[in-house]
Amino acid sequence: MLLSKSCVYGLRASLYLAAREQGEFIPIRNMSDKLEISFHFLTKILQQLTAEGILESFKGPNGGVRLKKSGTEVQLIDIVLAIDGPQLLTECALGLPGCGVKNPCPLHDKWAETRDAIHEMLEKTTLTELVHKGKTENLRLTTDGGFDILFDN
Amino acid sequence: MLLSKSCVYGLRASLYLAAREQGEFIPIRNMSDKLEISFHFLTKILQQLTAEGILESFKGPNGGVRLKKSGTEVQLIDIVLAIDGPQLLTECALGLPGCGVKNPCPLHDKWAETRDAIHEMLEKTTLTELVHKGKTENLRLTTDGGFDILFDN
DNA sequence: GTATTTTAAGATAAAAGAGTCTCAATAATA
DNA sequence: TATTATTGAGACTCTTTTATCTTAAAATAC
Ligand code: SF4
Ligand code: SF4
Repeated sequence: MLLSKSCVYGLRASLYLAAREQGEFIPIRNMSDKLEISFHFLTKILQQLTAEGILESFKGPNGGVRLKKSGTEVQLIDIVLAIDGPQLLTECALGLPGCGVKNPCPLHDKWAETRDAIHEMLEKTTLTELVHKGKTENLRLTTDGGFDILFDN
Repeated sequence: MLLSKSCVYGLRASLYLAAREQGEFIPIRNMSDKLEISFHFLTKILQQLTAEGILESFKGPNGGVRLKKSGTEVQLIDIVLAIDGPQLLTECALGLPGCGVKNPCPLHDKWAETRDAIHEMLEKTTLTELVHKGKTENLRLTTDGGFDILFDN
């Protein structure tokens, strides 16, 4: 799998937050309910994003988490790096230790191209962009629900 | 990680076999020594490739495994599918159940492009091609050794 | 036919990933 | 101040992946 489960959950939650962006703190419990992700597990993942400065959190009643910057400024790669680390972009197909351009394996050239394609996609895509697409086309962030269901209250 | 460890080992072993291709059976023990992979673990992986018809095996003295077809006819995708299955090419970024074109998530269009790039790379690359590149440029299949070291005896 | 070399198959163990549970810390509110 | 709502942090469990170990089956050679 390209991304870990934690990373996928982090992405989905970030999209959720970007879609609600009014500066309000959203309780993690709301998100875990709506996105059908275990509350405690999601909490841990969002703690990582908070630690990395992608989210900010607030404790107590009316607390929750929100994006620290505008969704237009958050690229998917930011979330992937925060949760899964850089392995996806540094390791590769044959996964030999200490590999890279100076000491490559036979797959390196081809793999490097593919890897760059992944990197570019993650780097050029912002949360806001996906949220806009999701809202106009009523796409889904969860098994059943489209954007309309997720945000109807 | 894109590919499982098993899959990476399977790829490396297949490249090794393609590089020696003279129709001879190569004992798995040789490969596990040369490629620095646990013998028993590699054995299991190669059993999968044998079951999928990519390799053929022969028991007893002078036994071992070899490619069933010529290395020019084996694409990387064959090995990936045999070991990791089709998930890489069917699942995706947000990993929602039952997803696809008819019921996509907001990432689908972008992800589909990237996924196709991966697919195409794996589908268009043959073992022989990589072996040729590895031999002419003395690239490596293992931590230290280039092709020259691997096959000097 | 017996010993030897090899793959096949399955049980077991260790490590990593995914998920759950408990309790502490913080903030609001009554 | 006591209660409640919330995130933070850590211990714990479950599952999957990775790796090892043991025994069986097949083929060869003597
Ligand atoms: S040389 Fe390149 S493709 Fe090969 S293992 Fe290293 S990074 Fe991956
Ligand atoms: S809709 Fe496409 S990108 Fe989204 S989860 Fe499904 S296959 Fe992946």
